[in-house]
Amino acid sequence: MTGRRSAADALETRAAILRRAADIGSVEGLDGITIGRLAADLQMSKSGVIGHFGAKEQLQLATLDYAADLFRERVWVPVQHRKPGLERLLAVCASWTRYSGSTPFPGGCFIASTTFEWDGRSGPVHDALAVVKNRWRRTLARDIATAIAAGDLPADTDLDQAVFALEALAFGIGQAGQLHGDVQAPVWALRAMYAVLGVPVPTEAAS
Amino acid sequence: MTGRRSAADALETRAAILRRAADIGSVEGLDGITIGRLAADLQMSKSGVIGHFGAKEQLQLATLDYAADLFRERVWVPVQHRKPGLERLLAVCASWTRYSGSTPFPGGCFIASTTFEWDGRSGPVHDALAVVKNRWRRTLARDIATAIAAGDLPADTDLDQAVFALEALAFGIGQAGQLHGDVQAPVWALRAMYAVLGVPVPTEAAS
DNA sequence: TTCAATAGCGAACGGTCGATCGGTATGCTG
DNA sequence: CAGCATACCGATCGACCGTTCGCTATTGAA
Repeated sequence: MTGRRSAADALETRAAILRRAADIGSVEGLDGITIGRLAADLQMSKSGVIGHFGAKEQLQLATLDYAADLFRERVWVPVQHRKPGLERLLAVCASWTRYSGSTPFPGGCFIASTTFEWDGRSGPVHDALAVVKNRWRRTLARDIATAIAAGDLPADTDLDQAVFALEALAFGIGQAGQLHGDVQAPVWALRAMYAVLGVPVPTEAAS
Repeated sequence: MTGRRSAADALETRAAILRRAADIGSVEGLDGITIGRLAADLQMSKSGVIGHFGAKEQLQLATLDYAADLFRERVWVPVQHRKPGLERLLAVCASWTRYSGSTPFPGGCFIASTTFEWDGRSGPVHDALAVVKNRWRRTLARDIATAIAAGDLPADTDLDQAVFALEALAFGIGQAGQLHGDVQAPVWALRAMYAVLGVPVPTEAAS
């Protein structure tokens, strides 16, 4: 179709840029990402970097997508096949807290960082972030609703409240670990998730 | 002592700078604060702004202190007089969630934003933030411990886990409200706090 | 083999950043 | 009243920001 100069190479370069951008962004924030710094880190020229995206905002959006894909791949895919309802929900919680305790990014969960960086702003990045997070919230809500219908969760469980609490607890893991050195934060979060859901905590709720 | 040109004026100016800096910082982050923007907003020269602090990092530290004082004043002081233990702890939770739902800053709780902005970095601001947050954590832990000793909380309550969960839930309020429009987030957080503490939720846990 | 498409380079741009001056106006203190 | 400390201004600095441009080298397709 198109792509005269090995399109595979270009995709590889693009992926390398995004990988590095996500690393930087997880620490410095999404607009701590700098084209000049990316170029220096990757031994490229600035124009070579931004050429793949056109503008910085597009680069930010692409980085967000990249991190969201990685999140889904690490947290959701491994438990996707489980039985919908409480079983899969608890598997997600375990997977999620484990991920948040040791993310592939140096600055902790990229989604969590970006959420708190952009929640108060407006514009394309804010909107894209809301889309990503709403998709995840719906994924969670689906299994919670199924669990309620199956009688595995209390009938008076508030769907939105449960989703909110799970999210807040997972997001708290990164800052607890990075700011206070709480190595056990993932375990604490998982136990708190059980408490919030009204599910008895198994004897060893670690992984 | 010192201060030839009305020291009161200088303090007033300094306070005005910090107030504006905290507003900006709550939305754009602590290093979204810009000396030039502060100068423009306050109709001052850049040198007039930075002259009060010497360097940008000092301004950031001062802004953090300013916000921490305000937090303590709004969240802690109103409930400080309550009976130590579970009673005051629950009062703090109510006060805290209410504050997080409608902070004096346009971008939500300043401490929460700054926490997620700086948790992965290092340096003076990171350290100062850790100090501020540890002080608050100790305040919470004190009442939790008292409540346990009094038999008002389960004897097997994990102190650090409880503190972690309260903090995570409170921090989640801002992003839920600002990113997803969840007006009820403060109520959800408060109910989840009760669940995590193992305390029965009162009929109407709102305020 | 020729040619068009393109990944990436290197230099330049206007703008803003934080920081540093000398200068001015103010007001307390002796 | 004289003198000095100081709050603030205006100009300027070098560094870096994102973006644009012309160019080269490489490549697959014709």
